[in-house]
Amino acid sequence: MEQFTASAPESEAVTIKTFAPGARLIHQGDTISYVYIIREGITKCYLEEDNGKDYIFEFLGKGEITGELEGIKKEKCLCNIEAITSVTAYAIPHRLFAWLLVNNTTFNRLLLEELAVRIRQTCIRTSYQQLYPVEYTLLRLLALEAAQDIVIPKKDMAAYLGITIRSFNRTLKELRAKNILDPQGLNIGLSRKQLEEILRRFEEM
Amino acid sequence: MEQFTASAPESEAVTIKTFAPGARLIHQGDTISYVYIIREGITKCYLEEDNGKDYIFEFLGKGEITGELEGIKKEKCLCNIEAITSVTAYAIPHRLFAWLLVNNTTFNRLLLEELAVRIRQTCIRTSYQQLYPVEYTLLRLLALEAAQDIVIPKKDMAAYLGITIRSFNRTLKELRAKNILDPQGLNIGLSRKQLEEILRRFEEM
DNA sequence: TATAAAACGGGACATTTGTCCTCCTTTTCA
DNA sequence: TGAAAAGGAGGACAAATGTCCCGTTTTATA
Repeated sequence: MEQFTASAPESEAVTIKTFAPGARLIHQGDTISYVYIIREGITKCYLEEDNGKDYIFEFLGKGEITGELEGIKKEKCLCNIEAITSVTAYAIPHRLFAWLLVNNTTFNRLLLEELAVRIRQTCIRTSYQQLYPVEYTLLRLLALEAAQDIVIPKKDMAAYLGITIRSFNRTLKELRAKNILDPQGLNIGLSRKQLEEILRRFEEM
Repeated sequence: MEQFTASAPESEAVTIKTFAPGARLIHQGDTISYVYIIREGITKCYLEEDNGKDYIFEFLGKGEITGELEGIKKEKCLCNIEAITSVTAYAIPHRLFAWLLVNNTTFNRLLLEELAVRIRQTCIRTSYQQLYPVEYTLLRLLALEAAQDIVIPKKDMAAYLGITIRSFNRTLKELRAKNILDPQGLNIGLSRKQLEEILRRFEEM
């Protein structure tokens, strides 16, 4: 972080903020004045619809940025960012963010790439969530969870997959019946190779 | 367009390309060397999954950019861009695109805002597609189509909504039975006010 | 214009997902 | 420690969506 702010106007300092699990970094609809970069912990980025249901777009972890859309265009916050684990984050004042964007080529470049990556990932994910059965998308999520060594509550996983907890549990049970998951837990009871083989099978039919 | 390229190295010229309906501006998986800005016409941006199904993310029209993700990060094309109507587009060579990004603050800014808007819209759309019934999402799509005065083939609308044509037709029939759609066509047989009232009702329950 | 081919719409049934409710476990607090 | 409350799992049924197929309409072509 320091590499970027060294040459910035001194008045606008980057601070570090801490959030307990369940606390919100950003409230949907608010006008905020910081862009955050996660230093430690996991957050969920979700939209609350008028019918009370939530949809989680993504889980943001170390090094990921949030509030940048609102930093680029002065609009109200699109979604909620809530700490799942305990979270610390760099809080970059809007004016500094805008300054960096214009004056620091490296920062500008990093942000562009971050946005590009995010669009790519979102596209890929929404596509397979629409076109493949839940068993497949659930497996991919569990694999991701295991790979990143994080723990996501069941209800959040369901909200991420866009299904109810009932459906989520049902699918877990089916995967257990097929010996793809551990009998009790949420762990994948297969080697990396076996898992890939199973995912591939889904993709082909 | 000319405003940006005036000061650029001469060797890299922007050209205008024409595409007949059904022609592809970009092939998924290819390595391309142009970024396109649509000058006229409508395209669909879609991903073909290994199981043969398509998912359409968005319809791109006048003024919208494509191939920019691949221009920012040197990766293979994420998705297909196919002309629905007859299309003309500015073709910007990659090197010129990269040059503009670094040397033209206005261009850089425009691109950032475009990406930000796109992420916002994608988030909003995926969310309501996951959380509201098909009747609602279909109505929103038809309203969009009418507002922009464009015609999108049924199969493309279904692919955009992530449902089969069978479901699409079924939903149309239901909307007609409720006198929300014209008896034969795809037109919304209601005033703007009435439509908003109906959408609102969906959003509340 | 006649005929074959392709595209379209919708019926019938299968599968998937959601809703509601009940039972059981875990937590909380007096 | 015991009772009440809260949370989680899953059965039973309802609703939504997909698959398969057939009959009709439209398009293409000789």
